[in-house]
Amino acid sequence: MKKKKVTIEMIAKEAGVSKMTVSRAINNPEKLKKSTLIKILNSMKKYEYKPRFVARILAGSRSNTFGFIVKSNEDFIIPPFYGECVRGASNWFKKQNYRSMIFNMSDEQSSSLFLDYINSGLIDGLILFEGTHEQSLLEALKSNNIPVVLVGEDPGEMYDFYSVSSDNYNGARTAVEYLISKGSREICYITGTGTKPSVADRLKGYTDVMRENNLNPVYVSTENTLRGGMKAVDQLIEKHPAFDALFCFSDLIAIGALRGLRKRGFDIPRDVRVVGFDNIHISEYVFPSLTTVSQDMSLMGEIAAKTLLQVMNEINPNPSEKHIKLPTRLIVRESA
Amino acid sequence: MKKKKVTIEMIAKEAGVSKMTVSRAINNPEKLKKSTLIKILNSMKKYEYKPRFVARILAGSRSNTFGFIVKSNEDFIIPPFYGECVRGASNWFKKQNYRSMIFNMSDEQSSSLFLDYINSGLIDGLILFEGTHEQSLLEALKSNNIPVVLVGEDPGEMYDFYSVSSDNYNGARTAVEYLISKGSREICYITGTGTKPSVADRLKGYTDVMRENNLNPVYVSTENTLRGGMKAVDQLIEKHPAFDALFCFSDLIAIGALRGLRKRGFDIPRDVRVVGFDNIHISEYVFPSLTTVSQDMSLMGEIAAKTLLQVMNEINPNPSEKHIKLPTRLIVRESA
DNA sequence: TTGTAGGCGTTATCAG
DNA sequence: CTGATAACGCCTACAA
Repeated sequence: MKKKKVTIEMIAKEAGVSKMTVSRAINNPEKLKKSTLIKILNSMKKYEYKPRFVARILAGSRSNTFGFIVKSNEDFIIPPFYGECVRGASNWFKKQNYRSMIFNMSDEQSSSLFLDYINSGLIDGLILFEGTHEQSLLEALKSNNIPVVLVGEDPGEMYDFYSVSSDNYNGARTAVEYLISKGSREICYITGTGTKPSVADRLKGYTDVMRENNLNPVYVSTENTLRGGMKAVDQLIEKHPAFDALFCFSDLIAIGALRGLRKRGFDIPRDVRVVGFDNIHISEYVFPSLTTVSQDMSLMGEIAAKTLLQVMNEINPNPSEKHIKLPTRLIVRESA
Repeated sequence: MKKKKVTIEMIAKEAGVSKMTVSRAINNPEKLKKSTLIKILNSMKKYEYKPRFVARILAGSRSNTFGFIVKSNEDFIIPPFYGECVRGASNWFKKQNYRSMIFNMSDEQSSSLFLDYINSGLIDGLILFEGTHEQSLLEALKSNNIPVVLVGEDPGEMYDFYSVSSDNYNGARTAVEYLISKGSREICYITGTGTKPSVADRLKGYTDVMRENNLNPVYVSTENTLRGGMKAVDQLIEKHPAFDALFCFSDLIAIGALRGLRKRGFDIPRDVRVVGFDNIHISEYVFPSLTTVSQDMSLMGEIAAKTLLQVMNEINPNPSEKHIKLPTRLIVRESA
């Protein structure tokens, strides 16, 4: 019952040529006489021939496929921040006729999958998003000579990889300065977890501005999820109940915080102003719509994609562009 | 500079055995003498040997990998509805030591990728989510004998595939009945687009209940996105400005509608009650939090995964279970 | 312009 | 319990 797989050999026979000629018809059609090409094309159509991807890869072809490595959280399989980067990058890849796919490395199984893929040549290069820059992984990739570009974190001199990220320090400064300009004084910060540069930079932006204005920085840290934001409000109320503004490490946290504040009867922005970070798509739809520091995630993705192609082709651009930093922009909406 | 790839042959040589024996050490270790096994394991470790996935596949092994086919929308690469199904399914797969990956079929390139993968044996079976059940795809899969399970839509007798979906008709009924019980009379419906059973069923649930209560059904249709919901409110205000409640095809639409209503100064639920469908994670966090018809997406995913394994192993369960329908549950929150 | 031989890295089959 | 040989389906290199 099962249709037997059509192979290049069958096409060759049917068209009265050798396998090699069929292979050429696929990969270098311009090298064939028109008449032979047409014959072959016809048999291919007739038998609905599809080359087997794995065979080509095993024989040494490039896959022309790139991978995005992301990490799920409890809210989303692909958190919106990643999603918008992925969109930017994959649009660019599409234009160049490359394909791309998303790998999740939240657990063992998924990681083993993409390691297998890389090891097999199924993937030509990787874009690693913020949160997936684990040392062991980076080293493995480096030692296997896999082209990689990092997005969302600037690893500085720590690792020898190209990166694209936002100016987290100044982004945070802008947010806090804005809050101060609106009259807030008791501005607390909900920071993220871990030791990533983005976390450190935004925190520093916040504390610097506070100190420069003789204000007392107060912050709590929480995981980067809706629930994290909600819980952080509880912590904050223990720690410093008098706050009149909240700056949050991410929009996800900010949206969670909105909910936490609402539960306790705060009116936003009247009682508490709230500012997020990222400008994910849904932030425009929540109520009150979120004032936030916008990262141009789509552009980050696109630049990452371009850079990855360069790395792959060993066109290493000048080292000053090794760590690209994009400016951020404050988007003022209803929440502050 | 580049490390040469370690192959099974090198391990064989190093351990003083044949390739076949090494292969056995990987796939059927119990068939080897302990001492040989240990020797082999040691060389594998020493050289950090990783079998090449593509070679195994080409030689005829199963990939033990399943694919999820989803469709992005403008808000999310993987809309929350899918995400929660994927989570349920992949958790189940993990437990059985299968791996899984997500394919996006929003465009040509991405589709070509997963077709290549299937064609090559890189993927053993597929879970197709609502929105990806295109006739041409389904036929291609059927004729290539790929194990498939459909999620989110019940294709009935139209296609010979197993499916798992929710009881959309009764879900919609529950929502509308609830609104009526709360005193709403001018209940409008924002439906989805296309001719999918889920769209038809929910619409029928709505109109049936309205008619049974001598109420006049009024609806507009829109795409399943935040913006879609927002725009639908505009349409509705043209068409039937007197509404006092809104039932929405999805939570995404409902969240968009909340924003649209807010813009025009409606207070929810005082002026307009709003009910969504799906119970995606974020619905609990928006304001007002969304009253919604919950689909157990995680369970749908899990059942789909189990079913897929059965289909693959040709344990076709009794035909009465060919189209599983899960009950829905009304979750009452602030918006209605 | 086209064909031949050989290899990519693994597993199946059948001996031993 | 282990090994030799032949696939798997395509591509590279070299010939013709």
